[in-house]
Amino acid sequence: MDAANDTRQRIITAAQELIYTRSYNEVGVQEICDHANVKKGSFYHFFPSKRDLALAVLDQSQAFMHETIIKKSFLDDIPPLARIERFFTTIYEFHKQVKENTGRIFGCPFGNFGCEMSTQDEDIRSKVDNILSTSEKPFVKALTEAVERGDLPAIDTAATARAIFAYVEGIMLYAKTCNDPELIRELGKRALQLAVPVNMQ
Amino acid sequence: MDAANDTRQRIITAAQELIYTRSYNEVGVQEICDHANVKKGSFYHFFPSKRDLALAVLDQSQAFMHETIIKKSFLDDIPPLARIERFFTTIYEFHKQVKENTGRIFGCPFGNFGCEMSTQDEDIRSKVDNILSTSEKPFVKALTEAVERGDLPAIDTAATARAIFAYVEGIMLYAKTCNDPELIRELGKRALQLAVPVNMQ
DNA sequence: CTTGACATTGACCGAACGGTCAACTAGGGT
DNA sequence: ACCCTAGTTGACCGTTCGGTCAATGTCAAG
Repeated sequence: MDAANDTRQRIITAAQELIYTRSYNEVGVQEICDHANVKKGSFYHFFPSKRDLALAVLDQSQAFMHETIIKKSFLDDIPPLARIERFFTTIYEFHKQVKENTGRIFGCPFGNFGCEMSTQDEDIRSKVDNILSTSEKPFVKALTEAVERGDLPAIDTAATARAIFAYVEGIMLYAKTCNDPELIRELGKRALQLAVPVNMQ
Repeated sequence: MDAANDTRQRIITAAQELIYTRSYNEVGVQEICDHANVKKGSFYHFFPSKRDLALAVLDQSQAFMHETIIKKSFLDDIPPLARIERFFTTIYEFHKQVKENTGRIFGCPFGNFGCEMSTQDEDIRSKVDNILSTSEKPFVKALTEAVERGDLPAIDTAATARAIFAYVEGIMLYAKTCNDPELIRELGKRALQLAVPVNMQ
């Protein structure tokens, strides 16, 4: 049971890393197993198929992001809008570090999955869809707090959070394609401009 | 020469459609050839490898976007900022139509390629990078005109155009993952908010 | 000591992958 | 009539793909 969990966990972690740095279709089950020191026969003891592994990887990536990026960024030790700004500096520093270590920007794991798989696998699509929605929540909370404090006028915080997070995804895609972490910092500065009253006709 | 061009063209067009609606790694050379009514042996007479086809597909997709979306959106029959708004309604209507026909949103062909291939193939990455830069130009032009007309204060038009187009990519990724064209319309409304003076500090 | 549930292994499956190649066809220039 | 080039074809290459399975190992509960 212990060793089992460990094997399963090693598979997920290996897959997470390989798929994130390459792509779902570029990485085979065999390679994942090699990387996790597991025989392929064992793989199918824990996962009925490769796509079920993908779903598990998404769960783990979401948990990872929450622990390392969301929690840190949205701590309420600073004003709510400053937390959103801190979110961008956090992901900037994260990807800058990754680039120093690997020479590459790999983008957003959820955006990557969504881009590659949304038209191919409905379960993966809806899981990514759900993760994106969940990811908007800390932004909604921060924006709502900002409105309550009077830092922002009354706005549609849910729609604004969605716009900001869509912008995040666009920034990450740009940073990946240009392989330049500085884009995260530079473009991130403008994120809060997406939070203005709904006038604009 | 005529028939040759035609064969080559059919291959590119078939690949463009298949890769756009699925993904590069999901679509094999054989399937592309079947779709184009070409034998696989012929394929390698025109393309040294599958990735060279990908580069040709990117060229054709860029030309397609320029002819069908950019030209139409950025006609100078209306004020410059209205052209940017028209760009969003154009892509909204395009993808709404695609969804009606196919039930799916397939996102941005360049964003898709960039997401899937940037870490795998440097030539493809830099080609997509270049296409993104080129795509910013009509936005730069419109923004510059808007500044000249006094519709906007003096801003960094290049940086603003980049922010807006990154937002476009994020919107397209969101629309694809949520499979909902309405997101393009709703989120697109806020694009011009990314064009404000650089203060904000 | 036995049983049963879970874990592990390696051999194996058919299909598909990207890519190669020699043979053949077609057509225009000399 | 000849050749040369470009285009076409189908058989074929080794490799990898996702997935299956029966046999074996492990170990804790009864």
